Parts: sequence; C-alpha cells; structure tokens
Amino acid sequence: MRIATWNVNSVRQRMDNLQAWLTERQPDIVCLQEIKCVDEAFPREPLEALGYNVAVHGQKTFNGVALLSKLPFDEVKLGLHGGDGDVQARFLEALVSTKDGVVRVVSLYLPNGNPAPGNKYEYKLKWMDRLANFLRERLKLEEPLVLAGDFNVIPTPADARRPEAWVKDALFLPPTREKFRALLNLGLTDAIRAVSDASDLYTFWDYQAGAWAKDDGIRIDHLLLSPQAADRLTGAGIDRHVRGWDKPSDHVPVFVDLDIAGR
DNA sequence: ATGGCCAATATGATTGGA
Repeated sequence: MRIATWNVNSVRQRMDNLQAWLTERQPDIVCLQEIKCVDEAFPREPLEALGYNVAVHGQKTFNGVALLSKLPFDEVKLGLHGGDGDVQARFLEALVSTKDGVVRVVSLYLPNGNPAPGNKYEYKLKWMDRLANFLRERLKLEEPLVLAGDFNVIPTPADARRPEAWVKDALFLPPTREKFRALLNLGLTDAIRAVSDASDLYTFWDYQAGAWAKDDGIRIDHLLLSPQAADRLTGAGIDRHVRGWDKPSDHVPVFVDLDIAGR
C-alpha cells in the first residue's frame, strides 16, 4: 500500500498536476492540504473517475484538507479534538480496512505560526499539544497509523539548505522543534529519515527569490508512522521533479510504501 | 545588487503563506 501527502496550494489551481501525478505515482491513499475551497467546490468527480473515494474538510479561502482513497472509508472524522472555537480546517482522520486489517490515516495542515512571537505562534504551539494528546489516545489502539501532512516544522538543520536563514522563523524555532521531537518520542517514525540520511531532501521551495533554481529548500512535509506501520515500511520518497512542472505548488508530494495489501 | 511569487477575494489592494 502506497500512502502519500501533498500540500497542493489550491486544489482547483492544481488539478492538471494532481491528475498527472496520481497517474504516475499510483498512490492508494493521498492526504491533501491547503485545498483552499469549501466542500461543495472540491473537484470530486475527476478524482472519483480515477478510482478514488473522496473525503473533504474544506473552508473558504484558506486551509482545508482532504483524503483520497482507493479503498472505501470505514470512518471519517473532521477536526482535531481540544480546539474550543477553532474553526480552521486543518485535520481529517479516516479508517480503512484492508485484507491485512485496518489502517488509520490523518491528513493534517499544522499552523505556520509566523510571525513569532505572537498570537499565531501561540496557536501553533497549542495545536501541537492537541496533536500530541490525540496521538497518545490513538497509539493505545496499536494500529498501523500514518500521520501525514504539512507540519510546518523543519526538524533539524539537515532539513534546510540554509538553516541560518530560518533561526527566527516559526518553522525552526527551538520550541517548535522540541514539540515535534515530543511527537516522535511518543513512538513515531519519520519515514523519510528511516530510509535516508541524505542532507538534500526538501519538500518545499518558496516561489520567491529563485528558491527552486537554487535548490534553496526545506523539508516540512512529513509522514510519521506508528510502530505497527513502521514495522511494515518498505520504502519512502519525495517526488521533487513535480516542483519543475508548469503551474507547480510550492510543495511536492511525499510518499511511503507499506507492506499492507492495497486494492 | 540581499530582490525576485502565488492564490483568493465584493478584485485591481489586501491578506496569508513559509
């Protein structure tokens, strides 16, 4: 089974790229972020025509997450617990059944947090605490769980071409990295780091300042695996070539292969 | 020379992104 994540930066602007990439990479489950539309405006039909079931947690203008799955959804849950009055669409959880048992998948869009310090950074840190609380509960189930999305976290200096440029940024400040490590310390595996020690693995290149041409990237899109998923990890990769396509997102897809029956 | 973009919106300027 192949599970992927991609911050598409507007799904309606990215349909050509999305359809081309789905055909090329053939993922079984896809976590999308920053769809930037309400549920009714999500382009369901062309994706269903490619064989995907669709679950959407949208919002007008900003944020928005979705899940595509070749397997039907047994359960779908919108939103992250603990956000009293939080209306931002950033979290979508689903359970699917396979011949090898259930798989739980989360598509998440963790808050950016800039400028830091400030209200937005406080919201980011609280959101990360809520995510840790969610994980503590779900890990008790001892299921294969894939927590995938745009975490807006640069975990270590090796995950940026120019780490010095990010030292005062909400994506790289010590409290951000501490809370990301706290997630991993609950027992999760960073899939890309499990398969490679390379220092040039990036998933985002800014539209500005020729970042792509200079390979001035950062790794902020992650797939974190529960022990039951990590034990079945057979591969992982970043589709960086997609950043070179026409009308690209500023993020590229990241995927894992698990030794679990797919379709 | 340290800047250069992109998307959505009661839209031609502002907000958010990272």
